Parts: sequence; structure tokens; C-alpha cells
Amino acid sequence: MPSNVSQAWNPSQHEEALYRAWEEAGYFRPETQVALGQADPEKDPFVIAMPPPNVTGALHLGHAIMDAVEDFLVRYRRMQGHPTLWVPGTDHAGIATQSVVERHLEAQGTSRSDLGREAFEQEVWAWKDEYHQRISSQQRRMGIACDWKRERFTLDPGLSRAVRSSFVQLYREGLIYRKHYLVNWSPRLQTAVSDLEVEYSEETGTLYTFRYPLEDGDEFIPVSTTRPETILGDTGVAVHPDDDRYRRFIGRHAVVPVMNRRIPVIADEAVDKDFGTGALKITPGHDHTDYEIGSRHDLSTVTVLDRHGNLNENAGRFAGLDRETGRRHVWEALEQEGLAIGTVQHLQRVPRSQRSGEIIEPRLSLQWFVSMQDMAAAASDAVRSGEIRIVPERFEAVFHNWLDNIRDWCISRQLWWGHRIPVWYGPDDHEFCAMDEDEARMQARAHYGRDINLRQDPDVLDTWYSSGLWPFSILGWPEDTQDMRDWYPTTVLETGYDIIFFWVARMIMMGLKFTGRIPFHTVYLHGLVRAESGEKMSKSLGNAVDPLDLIAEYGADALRYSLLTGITPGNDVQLSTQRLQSNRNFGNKLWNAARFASMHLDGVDLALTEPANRFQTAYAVDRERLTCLANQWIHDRCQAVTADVTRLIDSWQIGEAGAILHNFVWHEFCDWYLESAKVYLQSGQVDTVAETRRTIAWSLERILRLLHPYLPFLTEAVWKQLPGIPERAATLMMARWPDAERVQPGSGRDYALIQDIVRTVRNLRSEYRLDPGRRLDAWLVSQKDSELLTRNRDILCSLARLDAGSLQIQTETPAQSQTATATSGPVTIHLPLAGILDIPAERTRLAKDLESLEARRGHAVRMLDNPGFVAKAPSEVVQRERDKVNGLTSEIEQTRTRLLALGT
RNA sequence: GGGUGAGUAGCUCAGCUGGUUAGAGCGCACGGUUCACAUCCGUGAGGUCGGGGGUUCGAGUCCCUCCUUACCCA
Repeated sequence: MPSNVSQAWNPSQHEEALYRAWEEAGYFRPETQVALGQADPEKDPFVIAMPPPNVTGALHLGHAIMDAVEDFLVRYRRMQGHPTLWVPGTDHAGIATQSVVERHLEAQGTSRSDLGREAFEQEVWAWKDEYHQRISSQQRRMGIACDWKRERFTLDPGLSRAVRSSFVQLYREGLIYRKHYLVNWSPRLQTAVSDLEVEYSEETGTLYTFRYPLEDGDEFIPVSTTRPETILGDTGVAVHPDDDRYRRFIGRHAVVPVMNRRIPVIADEAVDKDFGTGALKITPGHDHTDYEIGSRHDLSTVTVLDRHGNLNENAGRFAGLDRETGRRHVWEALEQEGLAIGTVQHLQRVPRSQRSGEIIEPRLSLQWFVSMQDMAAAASDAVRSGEIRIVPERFEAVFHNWLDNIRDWCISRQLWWGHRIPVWYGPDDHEFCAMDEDEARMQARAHYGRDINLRQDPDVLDTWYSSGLWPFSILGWPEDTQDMRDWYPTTVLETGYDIIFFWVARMIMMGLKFTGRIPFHTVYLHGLVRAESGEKMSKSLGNAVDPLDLIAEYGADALRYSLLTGITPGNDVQLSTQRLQSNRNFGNKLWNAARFASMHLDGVDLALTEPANRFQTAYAVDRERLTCLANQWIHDRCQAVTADVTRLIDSWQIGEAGAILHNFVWHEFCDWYLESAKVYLQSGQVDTVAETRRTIAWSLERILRLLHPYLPFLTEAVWKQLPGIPERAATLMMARWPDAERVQPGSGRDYALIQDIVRTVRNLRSEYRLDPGRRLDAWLVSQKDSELLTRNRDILCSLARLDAGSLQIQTETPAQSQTATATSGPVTIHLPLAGILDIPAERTRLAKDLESLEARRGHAVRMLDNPGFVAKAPSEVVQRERDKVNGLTSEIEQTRTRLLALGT
């Protein structure tokens, strides 16, 4: 790296160019890994099917976290030499995309029905093209290393074939069926939606109580309802069989007010005696619970609302009114007839569309369903047996709970955007389910004995149906492709916990059903990104943040690093600009450390290792032959950090691993090692300088590898400027993740003592407000470590700013009384401060030190005095406490002696 | 009604098999033009780990219970 590079890391100057170079070189493709000989064929392939973002709109931070985590995993495994494939793609998102395009058309003064189906579909395709473009450019700016050549869209021909093929199979097995059923109807979007697409919100409404007149006599049953307009569709009144108040009515008949329809009074245990009046009006056509009760008692179903949610011809004189108006009018009618009892404010659960927020209307209609029972059981088993692992584990309970109580899945949607249901009807409505119209026609000819005109079912499938096939449809299923053989099952499915039912569970069910195998081995669930205010980020709330805005300000690396280190699996993350800023600073810190290194490595010929796989090439440094303490220390620390980071990542603790790297790079490598190395580099001793240069290069290169999955751009930019290695491995992306070597236990002790002495001197300097630039005289008194101190006196002098000429390292306490004194473990430090020293203040300070030392020793002594501790705690823990007591005892002695010397 | 998460420094959060004096970033105080970096350097203050009980030689960490809060399912 030329040392005249800019003083600050400037992401925008490098990131896009680096990405283009990676992509053009084909580094994102497993084929390149193999061709270069970087991948180890013995290792398991690592495969991720990217959760396809909706083409509804641009990505927000919720997607960015997904990109960051998956890219992290992919880069990490690729560096480890696993053949690695990450397949990107997008989802057509039926209902969501259709409604945004409809809104868009509305704004232009036209509409879906004006355009007609074909023209409307063209509009949506245009929308899709635009946003697909936006999305993939956003993802490229994030730096994601996915195989763009394998990119898929859920409406691609191949994926459409997968949809039809799976549908036909389920249909033929009798697992897909069509029936009239009370489904969740979205009046504005004019379609059925699944149970999962309905959200319930607690809202204050009105509970209306009225008299349900009996057919015979003038008795009545008091009944409460939140929806008087549905009285028009009542077909029964239910009470609890054990309810003494109403038992005498059971089996008799009531009369629907206004409509004068005769309906039975029935007994059903589902009635809650303690809610309202304890009696229930039954409207099977407009309420899920009523529908079930109605089915049990063979009640007829009357539908009084049409597809727009307005009262229909069955509502008699109220026909044509909307729901709200109808409600008012019906209640007024009850009041006029003297049947109204009263109203009361009431907190109720209102079903609303997850998409549009409008109130969902239960509505009887003819829909397609998938029978879920067996598929759900198989999915549950796959997780229970451990074949599929969910991280974090607690979500397994959520997963099982849903599958164990599953209901059949309503898959038909009355939309124009999506996979058309592959069923054709004859004139008598006979169904022909087939891969395409030709095949349906052949079936029809066989059925009718002649050619006949067929019409295809107008409905499309729920988007999640095609998403459920994603992990294998993207690899070419149902064909027996090479990709299926090479890459299926995939390895990790990474996504947010909010779609565990919608998507994860369905992929497992459909994967097992259609491929006979699990679709992935591990499910890793990340938390949701919340706005700085703490609320959920969403487009409808208008608080969605475009990752590109943050990237423009802080760089992609800082954004990625913030997302990766801010997270714990399954927990939400609140992203603050402060965090982004500090992580941008971290990048800059590393950049400058590299800049410093380059000043000393420029033009230096560094020996390289010659590993069997050239991607493992490192700078040749033999730990055994290192002679300088700081060089030994940083070498050992790099090994220990490598081990820690690898272990943490392997146990999904990506955030913790990142935090360790941050602290290591900043507060060990930069603050201590490089500062120590400066001393060696200026020593003028050829061997010391050479060893230090090698060690700087080796440790910096190690750090770049460890940080690459977090900060791909910065690390690559720096790494490419290093001497020697890039010529061998071409890109840091492909450089081998380092194996950690074992470190001698206790190896860090000597350097830690040096650090402690330096800190103690700095502390004294600060307490005495000594001029920071002034070189201090000092005496270091030590019984056993004087050789160590002597050997490292240059480092001590430089880091603690001691005067080299007057630094004394000795075994005897000096007689001088005008000194500030402190202990650093076995070393006592005296700073002669004749004329400055404030003896009473010094005495106070030492007394405080003494107090703290004694408190710590007291704590340890009490532990050792406890026979249970000595007998039961592991021996190394006990030994540690013993060593502590010994060390503290001598420090206490030193401090006491000093206090005595100061007099009283 | 059932379930899950969160509650640790002023703020945002780590702390995963129980074991030094509980950490980080930001903020705060004091001091710094040390030739990689002011997107910086040095020093420091600040916490009864939500309350109570229990298990244990030892609990932020395990168990019970309660409180606050967010979310999921019905």
C-alpha cells in the first residue's frame, strides 16, 4: 500500500469498484471456487436460498439485516473452503404487489377493472421490473456475495412449472380440494386471505343487547352482539346446555327481528355462560365460531353481505347499505320494535387485513384448500428428531405449537397477479387439473368423448404457496437437475422470526412432501430491526429506512458491522446513528493501522509460507523464534482471538465475535501492539526491525481475514495492498480462514505486567496533573522481574513516557521520600517528585489504594477460609485465589511500608 | 386464556454450559498539536444486574414467585 493514501477510509471511493471487480471475476460462484482450487471438495457444500424480497417496493433495513447475516455466513464458509452457493431472487408477492399497483393506478385516475386482466398484468410486470432493479442494486451496494447468474423470480417459467407440478400432485393425491367455506374476505382487495394474513387489534366498540322474541308467547331471550346488521342472517340462537336461565327455551323457536324468520334455539357447550347475557345469536354466514356451531347443529347459512361488504338482497329492506350504515339502521329498527335493551362500550378483537388494514369479513365462498394434517406432522417430526435445528432453540416450541393445531390452508386468491390455478372446467363444471391447457383438453376429450371448450379457474395461488417451494424450485425441481444433486438440501435458512409460520414451516412441509428430504439443516432466525424510537419498521408506518441512505453516509461496511454486532439471535435490534458512526470510526481506525503498517512494509521483502493450498498463504513467522516480547504477545493474542471468534461464529454468536474483534483490533493491536512495535522499529537493530516488520504484517493480515465477513470492502481494499500474498490468492474473499494454533498457557503474563506498569504510571501522571509531554524519572522496584523490566525498558520508557537516562530498575526500595508510589502486582513504582509531591495527599491516595487492596484480599481469603470452596471448587479456581492472596499480600506490604516512610 | 422475549452504567445493548474487581459503544469529567488516525490519544467518575425467596462452596447466569413491558398464538 502506498503510504500517501488518504488519511481516512473513504467507503464511497472503493466499495462499488470492489464489488464490480468481485462480480466480474465470478468470485460469487461456486464454479469459480472449484476452478481456482480454493474449495475443498471433501468439505460439505454450504448453501443458502435467499429469502426472496417482495418486488412490492424497495428494500429497507429489515432486508439489510438479512443480507448482512447471510453474506457473513457465506463469506465465512467460503473462506473455510466449503463449496459455497447463495442463490438470490425475488418474490412476486401477489396481494401486496397487486394492491400497490392498484393504488398507483388509482392515483393516475384509472383502475384494474378499466384496464382488464391482461393489461393490468402488464402494468404489474412493469412495476416488478422497476423494483427488481432497485432491489438488486441495493443488494449490490450491501456487498452481498451471491450467485447472480442463478437469480430467480417466483413467476419464472421454471418456478411456475414447479408450482403446477406440485399442485397437480397434491390434487391427484386428494390433498388439494375445493369447497364452500367461511373464509377471511378482504372486501377492498376482493379476495380471500389465509388465517395468517389476518391480524386482530383490540378496539373499543359497542356491545348491543336486545330481546330475541320466541315464536310462541311473549317470552324472549336477551342476546348481545357487536354487529346488529348480522341479525338479518341469523339462523339460530344458542345457549349453554347447563344454563338454568335458558334451559326451558332449548328446542323451541325464536323469530329473527325484522326478517320474521323462524329459527331454532339450540344448546351448545361452546357458548360462554358468563359473557354478556349468556345467550348467543348464531350467524353461520358471517362468523367463524357461529359457522362451526351451525355445522354441528345443521343450521342453514344465510349470507347477507356481498363481496364489497355491503348488505345484499337477503337483507330485505336494508339491501344496498354498507356495513356501518346497516348496523345503525338495524339497531334503530330494533328500538322501534321495542326489542332493544341497551348498548355498552366494549373492548373487542377486530380482524384486520395484514396488508391493507381494513376490517376482514368472514364470508362463505368457494375456495381451494390444502389438507395440512399429514404434512404438518412430518414437518414437526423433522424438527423434533433434530434433523432440522432451529436457532435460537426457543422458537421450536412456537413452531410445534402452530403445526400441532394447524388448519387446512386456503390457497386460492381472487387476484390477477400470481400463479394461475392449474384447473380447467367443462361446461358442467367438471374439474380437470393438469400441467397445462393441452393436457387438460386431453383429459376433457377422454371425459366427454369429444373436444370441448374449457375455461381455466380465474383465481391465483397464495404467494406463500410458491415461496414454500423456493429452496428446491430455484435449483430446478421438478427436473432432476445437476444443481438439485449438488446443492440440495440447502444448509441454512436465514430469515426473520416473524415469518416462521408463513414461510419456514411451509418450506419444511413442502420440501418433505415433494423432495422427500428436508429443505435445509438449520433455521437461523434473526430479530427485527426497530426504528430508533423502538417501533417496528414498516413501509405503512412510514418509518422505513433505505439502507442506501445509511450506506451513503457511513459506508456499507459500517452498516453491515452495526447490523451484525448489534444482534443476538432472535432478539430485535434498535439501530442508532451513534452506533453507525462509531462503527464507521472503527473502519477508519483499521484503515489507519494499515496505513501505519504500510509505511514500514513498503518495499520490504517478506517471506511467505508455502502451503498445499495457495489460499492459505501467510507471512512466514515462527513463534518459537520471536525474541521481542510484544511480538510474541500479539502473535499469541491473534491465535487466541482466532480460536474465540471461530468458536463463537460456529455457535451462532456473530455479534459477540464481532465485539471481540473490535476490542482486540482497537484496544490491543492498535493501542498496545503498534505502540510497542514503534519502539522496536526505531531500535536501530536490524534483527529486531525485521522481526517486527514480519510480525506486523502477519498479525495485520490475520486480522483482515478475521474481519472480512464483517467488513468485506475495507478488508479487501487493505489486503490487496499488502506485499506478496494477494499475488498468490487474488482476493481476500478466497483467502483461507485461519486455523487457530494452541497458545502456551500463561504466555501473556509478562506483557500484561508491562501494560500494568505503564497504566499505573499514566494514572499517577494524571492524578498529579503532570505535563503529559514531560519525561519522568522513575524507579521500578522488583524482586523477581527486574530482568524482564530491563529487557523491555525501551517500551516502558516510550509508552509511559519515562526518562530513559534516569529510569532505575532495582531490587531495593529507595530511601527517597519525595516520591509518588504505586504498585503494579509484584512491581513497585516510585516517581521522584521533589517539590511537587503533596505528602498529605499522597498519604490519602495510598490509604485508599490500601483499602481497596485489602478489600480484594479479604474477599479471596474468605473464599479460601470456606472449607466447602476448597473442597468442591475446581483446583485451578482455588489456585487462582491462592495466587491472588499472595500477590495482594505483597502489594499491601509495599503500600504499608511506603505509608510508614511518609510518616504520620 | 396459553406461550415467548426483554428489564444490567445517563442512553443503546453484550455477558450461552455458574467461577478474578460485571463489560462495550455513545454520553459525561479532566488532560492532550507523541511524526497511522481529532472519525484521534491518555486518565477517570458512574451499576443493591426489576423485587422477593430458594438451590449451591460460589448466582447477573439455575429453580420458584411477583412486578413492569413488548410480541406471538387462541
